[in-house]
Amino acid sequence: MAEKQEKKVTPRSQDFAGWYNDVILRAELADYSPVRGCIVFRPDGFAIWEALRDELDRRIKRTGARNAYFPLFIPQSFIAKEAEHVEGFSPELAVVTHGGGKELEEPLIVRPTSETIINHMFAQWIHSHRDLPLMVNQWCNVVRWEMRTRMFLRTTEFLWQEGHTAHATQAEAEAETLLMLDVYRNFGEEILAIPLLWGRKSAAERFAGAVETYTVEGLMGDGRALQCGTSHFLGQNFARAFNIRYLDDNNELQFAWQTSWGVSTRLLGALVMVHGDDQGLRLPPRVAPIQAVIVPIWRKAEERDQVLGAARSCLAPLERAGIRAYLDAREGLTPGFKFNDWEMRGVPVRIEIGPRDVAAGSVIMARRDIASKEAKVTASIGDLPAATNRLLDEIQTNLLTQARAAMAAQTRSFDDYEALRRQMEGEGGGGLAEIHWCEDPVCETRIREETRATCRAIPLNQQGTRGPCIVCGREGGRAFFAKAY
RNA sequence: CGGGGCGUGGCGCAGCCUGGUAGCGCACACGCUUGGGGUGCGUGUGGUCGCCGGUUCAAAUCCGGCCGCCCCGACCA
Repeated sequence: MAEKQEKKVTPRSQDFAGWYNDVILRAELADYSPVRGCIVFRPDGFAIWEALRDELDRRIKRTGARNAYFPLFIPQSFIAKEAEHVEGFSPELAVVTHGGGKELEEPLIVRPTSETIINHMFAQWIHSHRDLPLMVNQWCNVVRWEMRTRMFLRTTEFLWQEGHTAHATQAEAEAETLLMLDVYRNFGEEILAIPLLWGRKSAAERFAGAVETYTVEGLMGDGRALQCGTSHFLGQNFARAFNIRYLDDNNELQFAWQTSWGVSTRLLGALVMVHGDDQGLRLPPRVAPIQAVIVPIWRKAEERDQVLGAARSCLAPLERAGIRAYLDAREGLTPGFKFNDWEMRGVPVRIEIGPRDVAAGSVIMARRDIASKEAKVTASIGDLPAATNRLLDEIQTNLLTQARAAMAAQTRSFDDYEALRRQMEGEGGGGLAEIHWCEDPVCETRIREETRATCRAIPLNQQGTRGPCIVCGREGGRAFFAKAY
């Protein structure tokens, strides 16, 4: 019994943070590194990132942005050029003071984000309204010296995508900001199967240097919110700081209007926390490195050859049908062990094939999104690729449906401050609280200090939804508060 | 940076109080066995006991200092 326990991960309901770490380590998504706060992305974890990245990259390019790459090192003086930006990022900068054995004349900072160096270049590339809009994106690593780190959610170094655009008009830049928010939301729901709340950030939660920050927020399995992507309307703040000016069609100099937007490897943490269960990971098929695994079952040597032969003849048609399939032909491991192993790794579909199935020309299919023993079905070998594709589609849809239901179940409206406070009491999250808020930072601070919930998003669609602020009673719009990661 | 905990094979721990041969489970290697939900048995590999210094005939154990990690708070995608 005691040995049995070691094979399982910490139950999710018992200790969410312990469960989260166990799943990531056991599913081999990531490992700790010798450098504090930094993690290693193992092949299975990185493959998810690649799948996610490739799909998002296509969607970003479809909006007209093009990929580029800017340097890792930024002159220290650049950060200081935008007042709020420097204030926001100074505490968490990694600074390089020496190079080639000599102290540098001007220290270099390791980019925490690339606004400054990209805008420095934009200033040199933009002269005329004909140069606009200018839209670039880069996939890169950034470093922020965080005080407290958690795998994927907050690490000293992380990978992300950051888009930076410059436009001739405010309206155009604002439209771009909202367009990218929409890209993120659709991407999250269609590819990651994560339902997202979207809206505006409060002033306190705004990006350092932005006029307005928009966000997509996910709700994790423990009732805490996670910021899954942001899109910033920068106004002309950076244009003024970096002197990004263009001649308009009246031959007058104008500052450009700008945006920036990004998502990070934090999304891997969201995948774990939204879909995972006590059996381990549950991956949406669209990002699963292996979508279908074939587990052969045999007793005797002659069965082994026969079963493996049949299994191999199943594999090729699956691959031809565009399915990322894998045959687990490892010897010396029982089928039961393999079932649990692949469930831990979150593979959406498992195909079991043994002597009985070979004789019948069929296989057993098990799906990871539903308690598997009950959900096993038989499929004929000839129909396997089509049946697998159908099942993968179903799983993708079902994971989103399940996550939506979980989010809805943890979303409540409050008009009584005491009730809100009770809801947020205790460890773990308290779900999403929809309240009326006057947008006065004083009320926001009080909520944060007394309930530990923060403003996650202010919905963009506000018509006919005004009411008395839950704290002060003055009239305000709707806002979502939650305890967040 | 404040509060708490912990450093002993790859991982999880016991041993420390009361100094004297470094031990257990898992993992790993090999063999047999088993195989439709985490097989069982046997053999074996692997440790400067976080670091530095002190006490002692003798230190994982006692004393002093340092370092690192984890959890809880203040900052954050």
